[in-house]
Amino acid sequence: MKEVVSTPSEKVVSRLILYRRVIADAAQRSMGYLRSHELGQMAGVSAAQVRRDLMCIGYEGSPQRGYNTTRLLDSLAEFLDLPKGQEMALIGVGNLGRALLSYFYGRRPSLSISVAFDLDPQKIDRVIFGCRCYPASEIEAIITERKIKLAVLAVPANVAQETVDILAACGIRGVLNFAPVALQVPESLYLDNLDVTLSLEKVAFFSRQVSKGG
Amino acid sequence: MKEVVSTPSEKVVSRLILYRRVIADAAQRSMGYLRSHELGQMAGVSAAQVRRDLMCIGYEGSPQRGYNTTRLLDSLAEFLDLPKGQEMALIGVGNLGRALLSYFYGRRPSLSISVAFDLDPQKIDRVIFGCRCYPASEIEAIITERKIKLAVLAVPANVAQETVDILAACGIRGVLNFAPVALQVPESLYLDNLDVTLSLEKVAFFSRQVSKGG
DNA sequence: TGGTGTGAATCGATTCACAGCC
DNA sequence: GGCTGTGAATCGATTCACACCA
Repeated sequence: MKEVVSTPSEKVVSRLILYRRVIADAAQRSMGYLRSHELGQMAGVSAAQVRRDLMCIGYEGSPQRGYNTTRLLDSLAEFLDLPKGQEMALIGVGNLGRALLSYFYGRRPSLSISVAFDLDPQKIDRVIFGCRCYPASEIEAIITERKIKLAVLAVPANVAQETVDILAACGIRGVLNFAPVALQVPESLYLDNLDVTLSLEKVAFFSRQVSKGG
Repeated sequence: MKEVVSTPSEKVVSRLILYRRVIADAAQRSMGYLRSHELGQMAGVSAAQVRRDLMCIGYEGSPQRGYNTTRLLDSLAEFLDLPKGQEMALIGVGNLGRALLSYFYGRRPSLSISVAFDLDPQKIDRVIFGCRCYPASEIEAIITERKIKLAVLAVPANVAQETVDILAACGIRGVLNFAPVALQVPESLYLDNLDVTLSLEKVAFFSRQVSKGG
């Protein structure tokens, strides 16, 4: 076991999360050990990439047998997760917001949406997929009081910037944004964008290229 | 105007799509010209990056004034879009599928979901957000007949692989996948993944790092 | 022999820096 | 002077190739 030095890149972390998933899958099918090339196959990356990535978390496999699935899962969890799990806030309970609530309802208590906010008075105080909905005016009070550090932003594009400003002001450290806009955020806030329209346009573009390339 | 040589990378295309959006925004506020550094500011990238990216589409700005917004928009559309627009199929009309339908309902006719499929008999033949829902058993017949080339995959993870196999078999060229699994697809199919859980875990991870780095 | 860990090499993406232009 | 377009340099990510181990 080596010492871990610096924070790995976003790409490495994304792949580590992916490895964890496919390893958990394999472990459930009672595969005790996995080779780098098997893991790579399942995750869609090269074997060398897998080995290089796993260096980052300081877990060493054994030559010949590969990686012990359960112990590697432990190492990944230790590296990726906070021991206690984390609460998240959902901002915007439209169609997308509801889909997200339903998606997270029940599963993965380590990362759960525990409070939602919306402007629509019809939604206030309702419990949707196990999550209570509060008025947007209480974002600051509730997030500050419950010390929530993560937020999912599912509001219309035209209010996304002002909303993320509020979130930054009340101590949110990470935001997953679904609004199709380039948000400006302070250094102290990690932002990731899931831009459905952009991805679709990208798919449309490249789907025309693959046919040419052969 | 230079000749465009080879297909740019995914990153470049993603940014071009993003530029188009912010330029369209600026054009509506009647800004006739944009400098590379203004465009970069709005899109969250460097000015050099903007200039380098725009080289790919062979549009030349004028020194001193920058880029003409309406003409640049035309060039971007010519490069990114198919002249006629493209139909898409949605596979899986659960909460997420419905959210996607509502999101695309009405807007952007150039890229529209024109047909949906689901297993649930309750949904069959209903029209949801302007889109008719057909039984999954008719995927092949309808997609082949209507010559649809793009699909959005919003089915549960455990049936995603078999579904994408069907799509590949009936001539789909591009798939946007929301299921949290690493799908295996043939070379002839361009796949992009929008993995909400993965992104959230990434945000959770890096939101803890920003605080350390300062 | 067939695996891992890893330095070195390669490949790609970004930035620098400056020529050319208005 | 301040802009664009772009070769050169830098930076980062991936792959290669091989030492080392069971």
